[in-house]
Amino acid sequence: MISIIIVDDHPLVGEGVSTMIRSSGYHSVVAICKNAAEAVEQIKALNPEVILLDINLPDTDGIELCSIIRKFNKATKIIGLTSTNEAGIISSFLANGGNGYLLKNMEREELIKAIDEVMSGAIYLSKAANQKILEQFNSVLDAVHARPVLTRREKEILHWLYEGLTGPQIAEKLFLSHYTVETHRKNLMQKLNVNSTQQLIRQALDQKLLN
Amino acid sequence: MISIIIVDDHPLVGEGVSTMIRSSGYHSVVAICKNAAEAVEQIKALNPEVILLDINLPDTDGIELCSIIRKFNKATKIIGLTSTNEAGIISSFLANGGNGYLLKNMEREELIKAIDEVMSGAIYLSKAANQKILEQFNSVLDAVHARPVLTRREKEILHWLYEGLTGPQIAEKLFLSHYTVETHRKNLMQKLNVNSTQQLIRQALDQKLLN
DNA sequence: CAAAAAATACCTGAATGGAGGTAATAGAGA
DNA sequence: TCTCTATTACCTCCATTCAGGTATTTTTTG
Repeated sequence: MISIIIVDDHPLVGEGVSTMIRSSGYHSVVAICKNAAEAVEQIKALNPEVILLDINLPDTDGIELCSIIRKFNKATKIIGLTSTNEAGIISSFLANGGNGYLLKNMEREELIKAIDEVMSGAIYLSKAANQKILEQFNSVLDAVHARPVLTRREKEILHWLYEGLTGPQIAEKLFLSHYTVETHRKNLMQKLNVNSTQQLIRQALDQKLLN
Repeated sequence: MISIIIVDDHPLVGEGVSTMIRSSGYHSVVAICKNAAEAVEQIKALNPEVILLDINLPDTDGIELCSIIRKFNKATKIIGLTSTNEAGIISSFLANGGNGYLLKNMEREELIKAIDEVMSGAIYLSKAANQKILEQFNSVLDAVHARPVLTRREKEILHWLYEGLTGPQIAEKLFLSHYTVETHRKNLMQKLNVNSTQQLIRQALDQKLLN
């Protein structure tokens, strides 16, 4: 009998998940919490073996809560739950101590399997989460393929912008007029289709244009 | 009968794994490759359902090979194998299209389970790999201790700066005076010891302060 | 060689950023 | 209760950025 706490602010979801688990016969839901504060309290009091944690909570987000739980409890397995399937969230959830990740449109079998998996010490990511990670991988490939061709000088300017130099500082370093530097910056922004230096750096990093 | 290709330069390991799989009865090893070139060739020719991929190969490393395979084959499930258990390798292996990760000192049951898991569409990480990720999490916590503590509002401002919004845009979004936003920005720059927004973003990324 | 691409330089005006402050209010914790 | 921190807000001055241009000189390439 594995003891489980569910953390979700929607009663419907909490009850639904709880019913799924109970019907399996050999797991027991010991509490359903509606927010982070309540969850921390119940977890400390009941010390469950597994926590099913909604990522979108009213007070704190689930990733933060996961990190908070890990500060006082390293043994309990934490499985994230969301309706939307965001690749960025999945990885940061795992980085903050999560053991598994499920979408709310899961089947009962998948939920039970995920619980068994994390209890055995492995990490479980749902099929859909897996799919998302592959999509992310593909979009990286596409981005590399579609990336703009920068001239030598543009790469140089971009590099120094990345290093945090201002236009005039770069001009001085490269023995150019600051007007020239601004022209290159302007062209860079046009090529990467952004309208500020911040976004330019971000895009450049995303598209791996820096060296 | 699931078709499997093993890629490993050590005959002993290749044969050992192969025996483990065959003994399960319902999986079939269709090829054992000793290097990346051979592997690519065999995968294209035999189109296996699962690839067991040694991360330490003589010619290319397994992560690179995984990425190469994904360029022409998105369906085949790829499970990484290593003797050493490096957290950084695990995450970059997954980011490059891997579906699972095992240590070579695994039990036969775990190998079979991992194959079943990835075939069903999930990602499987071994207990030890999981353990490693938790360790990495702990070291992140330690790093958190050493790096500056940002308030909730500061994190929020930092996030939108990272997204490329200007001071006034953030002010509008958060229903604040632009003066307030600039104050937070100023405090952030002081905490991270920099003197421009560019450098602020860089430092924040380096120190993993962005969520 | 001729055309295209890259690099250079210049200008203006409006918006934004950065350094230097000051200060009131709300909330948490000792 | 009192102190400390977080959050909010305000101000000035000057530097920098960004969006519009235009235009000349090199370099590359078909």
